[in-house]
Amino acid sequence: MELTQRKRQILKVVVEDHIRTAEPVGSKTIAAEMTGKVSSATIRNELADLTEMGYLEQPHTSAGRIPSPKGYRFYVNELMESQALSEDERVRIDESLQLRGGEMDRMMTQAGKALSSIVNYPTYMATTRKRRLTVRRFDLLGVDGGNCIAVVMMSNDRVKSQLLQLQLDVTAEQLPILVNLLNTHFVNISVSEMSQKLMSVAEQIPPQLFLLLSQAVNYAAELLEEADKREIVTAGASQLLKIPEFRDADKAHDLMSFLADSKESLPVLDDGPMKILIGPENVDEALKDTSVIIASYDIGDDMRGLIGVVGPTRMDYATVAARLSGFAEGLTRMFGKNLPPKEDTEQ
Amino acid sequence: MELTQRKRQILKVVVEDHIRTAEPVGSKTIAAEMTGKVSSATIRNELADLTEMGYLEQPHTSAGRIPSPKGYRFYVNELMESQALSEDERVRIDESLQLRGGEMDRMMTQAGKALSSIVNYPTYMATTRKRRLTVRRFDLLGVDGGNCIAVVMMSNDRVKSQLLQLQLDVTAEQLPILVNLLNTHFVNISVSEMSQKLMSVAEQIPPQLFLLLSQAVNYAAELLEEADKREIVTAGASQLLKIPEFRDADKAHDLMSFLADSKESLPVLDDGPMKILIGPENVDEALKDTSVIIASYDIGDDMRGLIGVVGPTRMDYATVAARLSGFAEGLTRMFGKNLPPKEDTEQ
DNA sequence: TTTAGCACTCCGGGAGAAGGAGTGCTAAAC
DNA sequence: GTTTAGCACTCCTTCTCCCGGAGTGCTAAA
Repeated sequence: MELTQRKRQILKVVVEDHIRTAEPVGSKTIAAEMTGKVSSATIRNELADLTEMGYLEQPHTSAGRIPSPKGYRFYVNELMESQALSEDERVRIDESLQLRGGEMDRMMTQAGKALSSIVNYPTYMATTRKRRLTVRRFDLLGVDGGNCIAVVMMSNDRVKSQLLQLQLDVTAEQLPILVNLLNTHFVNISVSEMSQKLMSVAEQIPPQLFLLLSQAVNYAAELLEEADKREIVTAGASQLLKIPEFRDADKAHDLMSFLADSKESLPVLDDGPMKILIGPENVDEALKDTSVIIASYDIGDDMRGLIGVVGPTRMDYATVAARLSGFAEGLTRMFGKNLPPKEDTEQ
Repeated sequence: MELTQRKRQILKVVVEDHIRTAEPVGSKTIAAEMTGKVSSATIRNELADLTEMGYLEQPHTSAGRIPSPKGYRFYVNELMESQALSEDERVRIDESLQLRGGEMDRMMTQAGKALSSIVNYPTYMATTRKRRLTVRRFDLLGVDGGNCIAVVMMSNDRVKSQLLQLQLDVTAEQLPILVNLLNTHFVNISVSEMSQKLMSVAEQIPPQLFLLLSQAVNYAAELLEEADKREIVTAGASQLLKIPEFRDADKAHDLMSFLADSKESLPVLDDGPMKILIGPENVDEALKDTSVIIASYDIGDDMRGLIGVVGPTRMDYATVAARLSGFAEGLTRMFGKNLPPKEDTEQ
């Protein structure tokens, strides 16, 4: 059944009022805020309908109405006016994106904190890789003491290296042979192919060289796996305690430990630029009465980042969504130009 | 003025009872728990003395006594019996130290979480370097497209590398010259000496080579500075909400945002194996009514780690101290053997 | 010096009571 | 047929009052 225009307007007022005040909304308040002139009695009739249809709830008989998850969903889908960012907000976001570079996860934490202070809710950030990484190039550098440095350049132009400790001596002439072997057989293949290949060459070269070879290959495999792992960081959890819904220590505790210890089960965004999950739409029990808004951004051409906001179902969806997508765009911009030597030079 | 034996015993009972129950302790309770038989009236006289001397406080006239910071300090210095770890606890600690390796700060976070779940308070971890790092060895590897990989081995045997993007072509013959230059003039010196040296060689080599040289040196300098920076991570902040003292959302919020955003001003341990800071002994306003216990451990020969526990002044000092030092010893042991290729092979 | 006894203080919890916000229904007005 | 005024009713919240209990400090006796 369709909602009449007036019902829609009433629902909108209820949701927005409740978002603002965190209190149940009464018929009188609604009447005052409605543009079309109707009495509170009329509103009451409509409220009864909306409640029966499941868009609103009543904490107890003589209280006003609060939106149900279904009501919020309808609001988000149909009633919410998508907000433009104010100049102030835009400036604030741009400023907060002046992150100092460095390790990826440190940048993520910084960005998460920044967003958190912009939306006043906890946030989380994750990255996923668009393509599988491979090794593009190996090098081995001899060091005194029979040790050796392995240098691995990956398909995203990142270079990593580690000292390999060998018990045995490998002469200077043997290294180029190994390097050649590595660059012939172990580049541009997956981790599992690597280990197959490793077995197949095992008998073709002397054992002590094979030891070194396998160390180098294993190091590379570790790197690829490490880089492929989804990394999630959360920030701004303490913001929760300022929200009326979470002033109760036990409730806050549950959600905060979830954010700290079960990051992996935070919802993700499979496609599209943004997703909003309202209350029970979340699969995870701990998020059943929170809402989550997720947006994605690009980290160069190679990776995709995901940034989410966790708040009460009584979240200011319009504002948060606007700020979040502004922030995500800012991140895309930032990673587009600021990281040339690292991630975005895939060609 | 010295405390009589009986006063000491009473103080001990008050502190330990209050630690256990979080409630003010009355004279009758004390009398029941004292071994020497005295009446509650006698205890009351003693309590009055102890209060006047500043060891105890009275929330209001007709309440029992709680320890003052001075009282806790006396307890910690003189009365507390240092606990031995039970077999269970020892096993638990050892189990929790089965960290999967990886990046340093990820290990720190894991360890912090583990400790936090052992002591049931928030924790923080930091590292400091015992000696200044320098570069031990440079390498440059040519890549197609006029680019070049810089490989830097530091004095702690860590090897890092990055792709340097050059606009210009550097021929294969020129690289060894540069590498030689780097390994002659830029190893084993401090960052500031590096930039001096860089200026002094500026005119001795062709400009396009100098460009590459300076990129490599700057990369190394960044690495050293990055590695020298004190890194602090906190964990288990949500534990706070289970503590009666922090059930108040505002109090919890203040401390939690402090832990999240002002990590740098958490107290450190300059020497000695352990330090206990009680309430107002903390310089930072946010910690004025919390206590902090800090211990240190070794990360190989080269670095020192610091691990702290933040809790209410009504903390179980004996138990926490025992678990903390057990944990710190465990960390030292772990870093002593588990990280051979990384940090502990300084010779 | 210790202890029993006692009056006193103060907190915490429970019971009303008052106030207020909001509802649902009815009957009249539009 | 919709809308609205009016009104009784419900239920929450807040306040106050009161009481019981825990604990104290003091006094006087052991």
